[in-house]
Amino acid sequence: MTEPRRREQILATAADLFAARGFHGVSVSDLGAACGISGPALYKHFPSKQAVLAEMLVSISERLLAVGQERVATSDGAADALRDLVDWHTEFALTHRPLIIVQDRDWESLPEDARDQVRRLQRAYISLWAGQLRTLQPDLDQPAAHAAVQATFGLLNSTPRAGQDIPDAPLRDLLASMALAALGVPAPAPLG
Amino acid sequence: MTEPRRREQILATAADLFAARGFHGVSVSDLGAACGISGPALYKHFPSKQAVLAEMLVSISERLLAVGQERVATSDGAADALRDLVDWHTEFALTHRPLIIVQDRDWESLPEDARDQVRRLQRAYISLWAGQLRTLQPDLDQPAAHAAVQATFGLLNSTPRAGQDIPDAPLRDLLASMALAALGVPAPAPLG
DNA sequence: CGACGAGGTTAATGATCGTTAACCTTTCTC
DNA sequence: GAGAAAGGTTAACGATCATTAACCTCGTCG
Repeated sequence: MTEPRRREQILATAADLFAARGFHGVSVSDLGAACGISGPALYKHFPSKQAVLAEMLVSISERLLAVGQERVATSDGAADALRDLVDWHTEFALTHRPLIIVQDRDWESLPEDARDQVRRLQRAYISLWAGQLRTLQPDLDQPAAHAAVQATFGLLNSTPRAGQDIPDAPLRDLLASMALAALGVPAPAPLG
Repeated sequence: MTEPRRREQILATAADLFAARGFHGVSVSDLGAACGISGPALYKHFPSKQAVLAEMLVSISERLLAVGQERVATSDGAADALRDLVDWHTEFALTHRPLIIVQDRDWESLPEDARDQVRRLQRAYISLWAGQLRTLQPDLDQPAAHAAVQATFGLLNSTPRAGQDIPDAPLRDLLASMALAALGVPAPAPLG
């Protein structure tokens, strides 16, 4: 029976190593050693080194989109949807810093089919945000809305790479409020 | 006599290629071929492949800082300084998209001394922004101000990677206004 | 004219890397 | 208890890459 633990260990270790040194900066031997096994044993769990990266990036793209769609569905109006999306993305980025770094930096090292898949998922995720943004600000055309959303991702995704000198909770609040200000989302209405 | 043209051609070509495929994704042979020469001829102009990257990243870090300091010196108050800084950084990022991509992505492929130098320059540049931000918003402590500035860089640096579907002028305005909103900088006072 | 240096060339070197081969244990199953 | 399969191991292969060596060809200058 295939033990799923090793696979998950490999994926988690690879996320850390790829984030620290880049996909091309980590050899199969390095990755194996960091998992307590050595080199070619990885091929008992993944067909190639690229496949490790592909599974990593596809799964997080799927998750970002799926939870995002759920948040939008359960929200109350466009402004509220964008607040929920910002909260979700901020929390994810801070909880999974290595994944964010790898997705930003090493996405071009994917095999072509996985790259297309990730691109499709990311476009859908951007469109999810952009749709809400355009109902809030109808003067934005669609390319501008997409660019604004991508810029917001840049803001939110920037701090995993830095932000070591400030605890997570205030950092999350800072990033979320900056993102909402950048998007022009008004402060939440008080209760009642 | 040493012709400086080849050096500059190599640097410019390297910026494009590194941006498109990553530092490790471009071989010395590729880079030479794109310059009309072949492979080892590069070593007549640079001592190593890393040295090409180092000269590229150090010089842009120096330029960002130098012009930034100049803009702050000739500005009128913190809000005005931040508006000038945002304008400068936005224009630079849009005019030199490949350099921004390489600086974001391939920073860790630098040799150690160049990496330290770039780090120092970037820290000074961030502090330049953070100082102005803290006089505008004294409730921010220094780590939070640094994080806010870094997040703003993430916003401004994000769109070189995307933003192909929107012309430069509106993109610049969009990014600049989003950055100012994220930083909490008020709209410029009208004349008189 | 002669030599020299700048800027090319191709061939060779040594290291590293992803991947495969061949083989060995342990464990679960019929 | 035979045997297959899961999950390791080490050794080897082939490709690629950065870098060096050895050599050539000019324009320049003394």
